[in-house]
Amino acid sequence: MMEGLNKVMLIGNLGADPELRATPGGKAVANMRLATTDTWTDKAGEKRERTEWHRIVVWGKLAELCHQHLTKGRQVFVEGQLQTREWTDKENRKNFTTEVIATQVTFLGQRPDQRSADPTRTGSRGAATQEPASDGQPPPMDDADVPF
Amino acid sequence: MMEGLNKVMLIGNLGADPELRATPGGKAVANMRLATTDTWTDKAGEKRERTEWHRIVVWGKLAELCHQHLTKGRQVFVEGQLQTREWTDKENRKNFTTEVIATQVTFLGQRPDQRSADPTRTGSRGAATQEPASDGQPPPMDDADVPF
Amino acid sequence: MMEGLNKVMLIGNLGADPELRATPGGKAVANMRLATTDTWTDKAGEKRERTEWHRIVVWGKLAELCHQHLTKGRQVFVEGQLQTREWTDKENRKNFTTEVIATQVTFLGQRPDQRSADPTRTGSRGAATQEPASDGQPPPMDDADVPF
Amino acid sequence: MMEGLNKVMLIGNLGADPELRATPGGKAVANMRLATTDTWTDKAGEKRERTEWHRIVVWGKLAELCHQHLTKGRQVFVEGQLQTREWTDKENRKNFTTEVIATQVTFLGQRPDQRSADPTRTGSRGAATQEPASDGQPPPMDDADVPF
DNA sequence: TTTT
DNA sequence: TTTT
Repeated sequence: MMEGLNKVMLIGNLGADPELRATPGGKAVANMRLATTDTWTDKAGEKRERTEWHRIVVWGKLAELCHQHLTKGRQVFVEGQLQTREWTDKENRKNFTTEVIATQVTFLGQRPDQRSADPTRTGSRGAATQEPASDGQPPPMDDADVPF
Repeated sequence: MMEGLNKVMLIGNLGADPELRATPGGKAVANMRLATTDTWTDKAGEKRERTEWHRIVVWGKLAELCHQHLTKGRQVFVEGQLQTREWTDKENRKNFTTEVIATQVTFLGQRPDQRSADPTRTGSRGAATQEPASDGQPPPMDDADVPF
Repeated sequence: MMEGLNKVMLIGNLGADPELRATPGGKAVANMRLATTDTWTDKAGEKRERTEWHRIVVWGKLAELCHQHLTKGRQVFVEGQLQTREWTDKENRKNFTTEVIATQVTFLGQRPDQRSADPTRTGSRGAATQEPASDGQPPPMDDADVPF
Repeated sequence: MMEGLNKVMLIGNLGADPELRATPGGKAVANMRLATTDTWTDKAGEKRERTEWHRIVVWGKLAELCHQHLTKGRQVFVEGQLQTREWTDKENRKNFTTEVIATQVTFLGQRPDQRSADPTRTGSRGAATQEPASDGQPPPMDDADVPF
């Protein structure tokens, strides 16, 4: 019996191809950037639009499936939960990053285009790094973050 | 017809009484901290528990209702959408804070205890401030953030 | 402040073009049949699949938009609430039909095919009927069902 | 990767204590009736209220937990999926009943009152029956309905 | 900083 | 048949 509810549901488009890594302990993890667009008519009758960008984290077999089948621009449905990580940047300052840990990813719309055979596009890296975050980006997740 | 979906649903307990402010333009806005607790049994058969803290923002009449009826510890259901704000701290560094903009708040469980007549507990402050954020806290929202 | 939560979220494909009618009082209402498909691997390692059919009801301007833009086979996201109607059939027996009253409909995937200029495909019928249900179908909704 | 989405989320009160049975094959299954109440202000400014009743089905260990801890009147959150069953009544007529197959049930609010020691209140019945439905009620689920 |  |  769960104690609470922490549920996120998103439909949007990927801002880039998923990035697949492995934790030092060997768990697959994929990161995706997802844009959701909200459109409405304001009081002045003007059409308005706002895009929100979300950081999606996918673990395990689902991460591999996302890397195999999803590409930039693809429309997806994501179900998951919110998680905020604290990390320390190069200036030794605390930063907080909120991510959606996905438990379900559904590919929407048409079959994806065939994956290009781009040799620079690699999946699980041989050496997933945990070096201090640079340029204001949150560091990759590691085995302490594995949720299972 | 909406273009995407950006939906959050939470059930948890308030970490503190809601804080009610007014934007310079006079819009009521309440901030609440909500804890959702996840419990599960890990592979070793151990009971595990994780608490996640969420920043909830409520606008308008709903903000006032939350301030009137909700107190620290109260269990609530929140429905809303994710929004990430960028802000600049005292050292002129960019920070990002993700919040849940609530569209529905449901009071769960028993009626709240009678509100204490604590004279220090005030609602809409006479002077909502917009000074640069201090001590790593995101600044209050202002009229540019009003979603209606 | 809402008292409870009654929320349905579906992603599936339309089994037929939406049917648009008007209530006797002139409100637009569209009916759609939506299939959601669930796939999983059973204990024996077999791929299993189950399709569930849902009755979707859409009111007002959204009903007209659905009729204009959606066609059989189209993938959609539906958000709404459950409602069970009681109706009496020709043998004077009570029947119950559960429908999803949609508050949001999102068109997923590719732009719809151009609507065929089929002259038999008509929208709001001149004469929306309320005659007793025949052949086991629930009767059309009427103005008593208008939710606004 | 799921093909679609079929999600229901409800917050309401139980109309009666959960009824626990076992299928002929020995699976625990609980049935609950849940009321969700919707309140709104209509165009004339009148307070309006509508209550919707839902049929909840819970399987396995979660069914047993619900039977142990939930009683009439208790407020709960239910997450699950819609399923419509077809069944034949005594007059050999087809009937359809839509149920919510719960995957999560959260007990909301205060701890439940201590369970009364009513000796007539029994849990899993020694003999779960499958006789043809009487008085317009859908028949109990059986092993063909077990979702796992 | 909540709650069980 | 629940609850506020």
